[in-house]
Amino acid sequence: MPKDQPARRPLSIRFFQRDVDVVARNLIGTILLVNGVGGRIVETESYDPSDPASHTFNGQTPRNAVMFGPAGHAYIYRSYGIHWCLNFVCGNASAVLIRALEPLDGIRTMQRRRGTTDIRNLCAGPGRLCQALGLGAKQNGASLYAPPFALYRATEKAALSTGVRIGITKAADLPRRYGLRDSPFLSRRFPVETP
DNA sequence: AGCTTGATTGCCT
DNA sequence: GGCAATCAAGCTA
Repeated sequence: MPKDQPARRPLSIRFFQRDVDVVARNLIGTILLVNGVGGRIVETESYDPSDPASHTFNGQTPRNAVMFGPAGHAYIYRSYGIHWCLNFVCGNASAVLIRALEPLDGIRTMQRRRGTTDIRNLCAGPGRLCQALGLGAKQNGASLYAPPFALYRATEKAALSTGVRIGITKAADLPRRYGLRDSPFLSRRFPVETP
């Protein structure tokens, strides 16, 4: 890490024990590393059991059991039989989907895992992000406060964009997607917001 | 046991 | 913009 970067301070142990939308917004700008590889979170989505799009909407099953567990753990599931998606559990069967990172640390490793040198495409999307960070079924249920995970506070106040979530068909109109405004590392751009 | 669907991505026209 | 890849969860029976 370059010398002129601010010191990295771990997230509070209670960071995830709040309303899931508050967590999703406050995660923007924080730094996520897995075995020292990762970067700044620039895009998230929130899900809770009152939401038809949430995995927990229809009650507990073996797949979603972690999401019913304590806050501060990783819920990782397979998507479309091919990809993995990473969520941070926030308690009460709610969780935040991590959709995109701005790559900072271990860029060579992420380029090798992804098979591309394009920095913008290393972690732009939940499936790409998991591939770049080496995440899969092994880390499902793991604590976010122990290796291989490391999470650090945002170093400055993030300017947020809000919009509808991506790739869902149920409750597709809910504005539960959050992003770092104008970041080049989003999975998709947010529509221009009219004040 | 069989059928449908999906919090995606990459390649095609 | 369209669509195939690829597979397990969850449902119906």
